[in-house]
Amino acid sequence: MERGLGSDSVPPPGSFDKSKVLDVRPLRCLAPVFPSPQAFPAFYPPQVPPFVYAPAFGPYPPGFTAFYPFYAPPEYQRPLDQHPQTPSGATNQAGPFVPPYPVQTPPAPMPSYRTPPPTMPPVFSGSANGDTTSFRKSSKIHQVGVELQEESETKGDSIRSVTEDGCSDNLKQPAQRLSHCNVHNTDAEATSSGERQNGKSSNKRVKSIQEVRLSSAATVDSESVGCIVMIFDALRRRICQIEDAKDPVSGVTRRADLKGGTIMMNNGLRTTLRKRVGAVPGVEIGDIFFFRMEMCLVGLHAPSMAGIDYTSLRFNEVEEPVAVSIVSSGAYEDDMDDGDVLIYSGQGGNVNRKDKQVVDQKLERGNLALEKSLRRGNEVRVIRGMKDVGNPTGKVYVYDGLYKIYESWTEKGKSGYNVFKYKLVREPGQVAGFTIWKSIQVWKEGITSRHGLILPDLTSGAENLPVSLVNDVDSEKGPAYFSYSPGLKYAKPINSHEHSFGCKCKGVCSPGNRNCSCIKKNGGDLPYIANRVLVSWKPVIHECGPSCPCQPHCSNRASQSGLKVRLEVFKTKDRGWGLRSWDPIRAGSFICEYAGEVLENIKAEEDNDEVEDNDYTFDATCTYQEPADFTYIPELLGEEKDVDMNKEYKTPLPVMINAKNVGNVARFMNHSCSPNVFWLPVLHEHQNGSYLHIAFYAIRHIRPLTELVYDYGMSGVPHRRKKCLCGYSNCRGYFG
DNA sequence: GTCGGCTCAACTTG
DNA sequence: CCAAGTTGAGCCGA
Repeated sequence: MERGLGSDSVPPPGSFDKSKVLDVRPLRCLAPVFPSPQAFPAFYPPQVPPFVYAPAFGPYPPGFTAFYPFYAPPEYQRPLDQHPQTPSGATNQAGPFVPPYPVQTPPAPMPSYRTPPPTMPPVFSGSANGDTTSFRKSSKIHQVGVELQEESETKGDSIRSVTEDGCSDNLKQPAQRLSHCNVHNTDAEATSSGERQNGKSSNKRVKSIQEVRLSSAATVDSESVGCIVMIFDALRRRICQIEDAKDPVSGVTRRADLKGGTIMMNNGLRTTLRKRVGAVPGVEIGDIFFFRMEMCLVGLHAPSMAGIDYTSLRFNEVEEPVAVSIVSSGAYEDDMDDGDVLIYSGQGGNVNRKDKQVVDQKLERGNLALEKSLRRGNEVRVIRGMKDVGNPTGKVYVYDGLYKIYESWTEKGKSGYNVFKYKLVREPGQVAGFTIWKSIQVWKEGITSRHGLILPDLTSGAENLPVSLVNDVDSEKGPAYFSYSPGLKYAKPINSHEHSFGCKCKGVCSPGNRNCSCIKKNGGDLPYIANRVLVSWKPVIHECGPSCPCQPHCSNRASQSGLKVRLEVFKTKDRGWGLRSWDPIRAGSFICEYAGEVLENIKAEEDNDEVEDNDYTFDATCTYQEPADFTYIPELLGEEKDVDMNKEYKTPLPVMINAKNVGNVARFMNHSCSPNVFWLPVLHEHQNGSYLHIAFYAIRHIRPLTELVYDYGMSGVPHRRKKCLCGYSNCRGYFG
């Protein structure tokens, strides 16, 4: 056990070997067979139907009748004066513990229209109080996914490819790689004839009842949405990388998010163009976004800056704006919210003054739309914005589901000017969204509030952040005994056939430095951008090593600075122990490395079944592949690249790492055929050779409390394979 | 009525 | 703290 523990390959400057004993009962870990429910394991839990549209229950002001698509028979309309309290029966109340998603139990029935079979009349499947029988079938009630036609779809130069059944058409060239995604195509022909009855185009942004289109199939699903977000972020990372290299010190703002967003839009890489009232197909409650542009691309919230998204509707010859979504960023001075109730401030009034009211707000634009939505009773999507823990300068946005507006008023803000206020209440019966974040915040403030907590920090301080050990499913008190070590233990560097030399950079390796040998080895680009985010996939990463004079905070040492997200080892329902994060994780983020003891005599170990079968051996001698959609599409930037997604790679140095006795959090990561994490070999440069490490990165944005899983790959040794029960359509059936 | 062009607001970002 | 920068709404005139 002591073998190889003598010297750490990379003495992380300023750190010391704090590896200490984890004192928990020695219980055998389960074999890692990990069924996963669907293609996007926990990023998109399956509980919420992709199309949900709940009707308005009024109130309707005099002179107005219920209007489509907010129609509900009068007997089901809520009386005007009946303002509900915060729904007490909601499943997402804040408390000491909120079940992490994916939530296993289906939510209470929502007042929703569910997609009926094509030839069947639509069925109203639920009601606000969960009574599934209280609504009768009505030919006037249409199915879910009702889409409100937008002006751009009738404009000649606009993107349109949605056919009558809601399907997207062919993909434009750069998007062809995304064969599994539904995106919009700028080159597509005009919409189907049904959209232009009598040769009339719709009025600008004003939707008549006739123009409301039915969508019979949920063709934009969570996979498409996830795909678009991944493509966007990969593009954004690449633009960051390019801009970093151009002029890393100039104060020029770069806004790679906007540049990437523009390219996405110009190439039709978005899931929808339409504004919708209610849920957006493919976007699930709890989904996270790191840029406003991401929400724009998936149709969740169109404005790139404004907090209120709205659209015009026409009925009974009256045109009215209604709000469809809001972003609550807490930026307005008077905002405050509590659980399922949100007090939202109107927009405007802060002309040229950030966060300060300087004039009265006016009842126009978004404010007017919110006012109308109050009268109409339509649902408004709410997105909660907050600081991103992993990136203090950035923000993270969480889609918190559907709310309704119950009150509005004006009041004098702290600056003495009138501000519109809107009281929004979360619709009951939706899966937990923002409340999970609140729970996590409570846990961070007092770890003992975490239900099922066994150990506050199983690393005993060996990591810069604690890693808690939690079991809230059964009585098992912990995984088998092991010693916690944050890093890989090498006795000496492994010699490769080629000599390796570190760089000579002082301070940090500058992205634009063409003379940095470490950057050269990476193909001319620093592989990371800010916050230790990997830009694109590579067969191997060359990081600065012990012989490089650059500082520990050099960007090219991303995998050497320990944990940056708050992790938790937890007992899964049926897959032994697993790993997940309390914090959201951006795509490309370095998560952790695979620590353990390096097995020096690979040949001997390969014949040693005991070593390989202990479930804790990382076999870096097997082949690995590029994960789909992680790397940007080069054509979008006019770059050429030979993309051979199926090519199999081997690590430059054959290494096996045994983490049975000594290891870190990575030993708890389970297998999935549809992973959210991938690994890469990382070489730390040294004069006499290299140290090879295995580093894990996020494939896509990962919501809090989502299990982190990677593809164990195939060892090529049939008798050592284990059956995989993940259940994905692309499941290989076994792994290991 | 439709379209194109222009201006402007906006709970962004770094 | 501030300015670069984008989308989409709104308006106007052809």
